[in-house]
Amino acid sequence: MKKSAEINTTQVCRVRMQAITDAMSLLTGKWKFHILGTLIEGNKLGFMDLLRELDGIGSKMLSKELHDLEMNNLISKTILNTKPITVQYSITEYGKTLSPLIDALANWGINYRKSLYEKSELN
Amino acid sequence: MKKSAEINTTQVCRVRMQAITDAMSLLTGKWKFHILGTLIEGNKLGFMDLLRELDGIGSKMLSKELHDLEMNNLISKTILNTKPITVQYSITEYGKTLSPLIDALANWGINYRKSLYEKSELN
DNA sequence: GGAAGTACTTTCATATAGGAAACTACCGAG
DNA sequence: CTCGGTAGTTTCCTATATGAAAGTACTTCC
Repeated sequence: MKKSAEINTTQVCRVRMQAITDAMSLLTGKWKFHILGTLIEGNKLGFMDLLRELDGIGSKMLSKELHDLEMNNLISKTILNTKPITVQYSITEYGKTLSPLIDALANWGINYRKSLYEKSELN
Repeated sequence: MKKSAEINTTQVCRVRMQAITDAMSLLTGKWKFHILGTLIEGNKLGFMDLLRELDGIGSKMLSKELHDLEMNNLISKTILNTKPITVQYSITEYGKTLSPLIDALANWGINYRKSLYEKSELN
């Protein structure tokens, strides 16, 4: 006789759903995790560094994603008045709180690929 | 003098990058985490149940996403020959391995919202 | 036999994401 | 004064994602 939602109407679940939506709104797109991961590994990188590290990204995408991440306080940008002006992007303390999540995602992906490989070995 | 990538050329980083790409290819979209999360909470749900639980989703999207998730062995579908034919979707054992990731995402989202709230309280 | 329920699919339309290529602007080396 | 490097922006285009609404097919309840 259930004609309406039963599970996700509990307060706990609604909060969780909202939280997932929130988190995803900051992290969607093809490149955000890659950018964050790269900045966690290599502290302080310039625009051109990132362009080289992130295989396949274009300058427009990179520029846009860096803005988004900066707006959300996940990365920070420092402009240095060096001879040819340079810029340093780095992860913020708050951005570092994503480390476990990125690790979890990467590890899951590694195991996923492993499981596909094992499946194909059965032939 | 670095004119080429330095960080992501290490084997470890390339594997990580690939892993993130792999994982995301299965999990992108507005609804996949919500569907998986709902199926983890409420074991065995019908199509209409999910349509009610997932506030805002349309039947086309739900149908497509369920197919995708089933193709990737993250959920399973059982057709019951009940009076009006019913269907049961449930999470697979493999799908359950995403639980920690979904929890991490949800918890990060909860803290994110909390941090926004704290910021706005400073006014 | 009409309403309502299960489980989708189809059609049409729009929004957003993503990419290639060219362009700007500034600087130093040779 | 041209080449190459830094750090982007702009334009144009295509692909994918998402959504609303209606349709299909089958069944049971009243």
